[in-house]
Amino acid sequence: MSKVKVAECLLVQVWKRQLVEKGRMVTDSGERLQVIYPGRENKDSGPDFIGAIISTADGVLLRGDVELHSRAGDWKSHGHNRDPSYNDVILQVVWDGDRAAELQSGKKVPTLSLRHCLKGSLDDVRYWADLPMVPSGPCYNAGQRLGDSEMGRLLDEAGEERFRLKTGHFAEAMGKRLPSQVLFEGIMGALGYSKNKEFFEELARCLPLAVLEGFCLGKPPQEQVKVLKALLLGRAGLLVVGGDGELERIWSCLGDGEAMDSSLWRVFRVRPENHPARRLVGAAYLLARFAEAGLSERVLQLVGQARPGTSWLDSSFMVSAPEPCSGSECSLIGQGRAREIVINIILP
DNA sequence: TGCCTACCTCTATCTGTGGT
DNA sequence: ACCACAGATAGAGGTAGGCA
Repeated sequence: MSKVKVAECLLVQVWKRQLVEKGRMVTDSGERLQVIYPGRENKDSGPDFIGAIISTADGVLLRGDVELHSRAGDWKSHGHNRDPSYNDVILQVVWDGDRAAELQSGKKVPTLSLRHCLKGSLDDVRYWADLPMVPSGPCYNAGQRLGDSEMGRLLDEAGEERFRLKTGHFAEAMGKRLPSQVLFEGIMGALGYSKNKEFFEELARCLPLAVLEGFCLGKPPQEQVKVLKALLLGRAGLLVVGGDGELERIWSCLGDGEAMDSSLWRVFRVRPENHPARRLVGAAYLLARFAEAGLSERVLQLVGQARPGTSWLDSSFMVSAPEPCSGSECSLIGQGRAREIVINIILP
């Protein structure tokens, strides 16, 4: 029989919609499986489905990730056997093949071939997989159902509710920590973008604002920037990426505590301009700018000088690179990011 | 026939720029 | 001031060709 090639995107649909004969799901090692939950589809780096729940023949529940491939050999050719982010995989699902997948941790996980357990023919499955999934949720078709004015009112309400939630979150945090520290953690979180937000916040907790401001006391601005860069990059474990010999010397003199594991930082699909090391340098310039008056005091002053719009505040949080990169000037913190900081952190 | 490699395309997120 | 869009990025997927 000639081999049929099946694209991975079709396998994703088959797995997501579970277009399989439940009783015929048997792995390469002969174990019968039952899928309780196929997992959440992941379009980022890492396994294709996150948080799947699978029951084995003897009723044991396995929770973990699922990786899909056209061929069993793709596991190795894609380098997943060397990538620790695949260590939570509990099952490899392929169209054809019966080779177990070896994780970076050394553990082996079973492989399930969909070819032997498809619900109907391949053509049937292709037809079902092409059908749009029925959208659900309260937002589906809302624009048509509600009309422009009602939609506008709802969006205004949602925006105000979002603002109130943020305000409440900051107020609660300020009950436990100093307002200036809460502000610092918020700004750092915003500089981490969606992918490194929690690591930036953790860094802000490891290196509290009071400690950083203490190191800046009595130093000229340029010296403050150097010290802040060394401390932030050193603690983040990113000195090699963004620093130089002088910064390493400062970090070895002033830094106490262990540096974070540099492999924790997520850089998948992150442009070089958005690399955590670059944003930490931006944070160093920003903190040095506010160091003399104190971060929270200076921010309160700025907000007190309120004028309509937010652009007058944006510029206070923008940081230009001291030297042009790639022949053209680029920012360490651009207008877009500065505006996010103002809207999501400063104003609430 | 199966495996490996190289090359091309696709994708999601963010910045910068130009138009309104 | 705001919005839309182009451009940049790099891992993953798709495909073709070579080799045993």
